Amino acid sequence: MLTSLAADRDTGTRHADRLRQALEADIVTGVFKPGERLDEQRLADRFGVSRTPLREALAQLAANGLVTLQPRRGAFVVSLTFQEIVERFEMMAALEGMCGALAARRLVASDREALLNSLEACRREAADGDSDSYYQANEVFHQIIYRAARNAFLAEQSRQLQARLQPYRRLQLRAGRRIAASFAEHERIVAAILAGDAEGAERELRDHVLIQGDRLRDFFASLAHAGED
Amino acid sequence: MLTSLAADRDTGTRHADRLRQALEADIVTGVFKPGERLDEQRLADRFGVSRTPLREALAQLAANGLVTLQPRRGAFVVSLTFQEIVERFEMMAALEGMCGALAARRLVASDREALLNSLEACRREAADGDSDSYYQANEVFHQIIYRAARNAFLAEQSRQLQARLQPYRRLQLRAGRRIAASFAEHERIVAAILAGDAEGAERELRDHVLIQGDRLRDFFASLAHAGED
DNA sequence: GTCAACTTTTTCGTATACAAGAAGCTCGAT
DNA sequence: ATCGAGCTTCTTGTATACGAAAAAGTTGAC
Repeated sequence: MLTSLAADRDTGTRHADRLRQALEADIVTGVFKPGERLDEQRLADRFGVSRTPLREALAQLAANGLVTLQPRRGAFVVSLTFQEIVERFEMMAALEGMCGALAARRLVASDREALLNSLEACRREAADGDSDSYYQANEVFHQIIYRAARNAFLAEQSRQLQARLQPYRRLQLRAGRRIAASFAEHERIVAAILAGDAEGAERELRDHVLIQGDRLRDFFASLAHAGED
Repeated sequence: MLTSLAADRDTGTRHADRLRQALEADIVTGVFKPGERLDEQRLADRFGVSRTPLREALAQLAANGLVTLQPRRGAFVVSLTFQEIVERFEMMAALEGMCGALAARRLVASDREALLNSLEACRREAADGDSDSYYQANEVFHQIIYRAARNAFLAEQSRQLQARLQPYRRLQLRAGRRIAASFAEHERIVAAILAGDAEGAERELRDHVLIQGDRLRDFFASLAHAGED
């Protein structure tokens, strides 16, 4: 059901595309860790294909910024510096804000309904206090906003960047306090969109994302000082 | 000098990367027209390589949205519908606006100098009235703003999208009146950035891009009605 | 002349082969 | 014991080979 929101063109009978999707999933979900080397032959064996289509899949992932290809050295899962993560959160905040502003202006009945349903799902998961299921409900909530912006390109770019930040974002929501705060922000976001308040929706969504960035900054800062005393 | 602004990591001794750059340039500059089929063997012969690295280059271009790979049919230069072009201009306007807002907040001395120099270059080319050289000066001007935002990821995304819209944008600036108007907008943009007026810079840049989108809409509308009477 | 079924040709997708560079290892010198 | 030169092994980058699907061309019926 999530994939139906994504704008991945069905690429038919090409191993390279199937491999790209599988590798992307493994990178995004953290099966392959940042910095890890991806051995072509080993992966080809694992998927039961030769190196040729696998290399094409790696080329696509490199173009998408998920892996880096070091000449004569191989493919590595991209490992972002703190600065690079901050830059991407800054971009993500702007994209989400833009989605919110457009959604507020263009909301159609079906998106309005989906948005309200998703908010209720978030409310339930937040009450349960299970961070994993809230994380999933949260993801659906944002995907609905991407779609409600009625700009397929913007939605696809947002989805891609969101996926790329997923490993880093996952570090943060664990704290129970954050879930309640996140849901309160969701409520304000929905209120602004339903009211047609484009600027309000933009601001709420931007801040909603930036707060995650700030929390990540704190997380990194605590890492940097770990073991000092 | 333009390439020094772009954040293309040096990819060393890989045919696939060289091919990707060459093909991207040919697509962006219109050597290969939208919808055109790209024959693998013919291109491989032209570049003096085999199909293997060429296919990897095509895979990268497909991941970047410059070509589409139709299974068992081949690679085609992406042909955007009017709706898709509008969506990309909408995104471009937001990205440029964001660059402007960040540049206004973060302007450093070297960027300030580059911005002023570029504005003067635009003034000269606008006075000359040569649309091609103004087009080039305009491109440099925008690249400087991307860089002044001090967010390398945002700058790279803006540069990529700008390149992708280049074939469509080129249709518009020919009209002499537009050059003068464009330069006047540049002056207001620079004034806002120098004044540290983030909201003003964002608004001016957003409108600056959206005007191009509007003009494109007019252009398409005139095409649709061509030959009616 | 048009259309459909069949044949031929072209071109894609993948596997395999091989050359060249990088990583790892042995072994001797300090 | 540590370090570096030379050798070995492994891996990448590219070319080539081949089966299969699509496109193009041909033939025949109506």
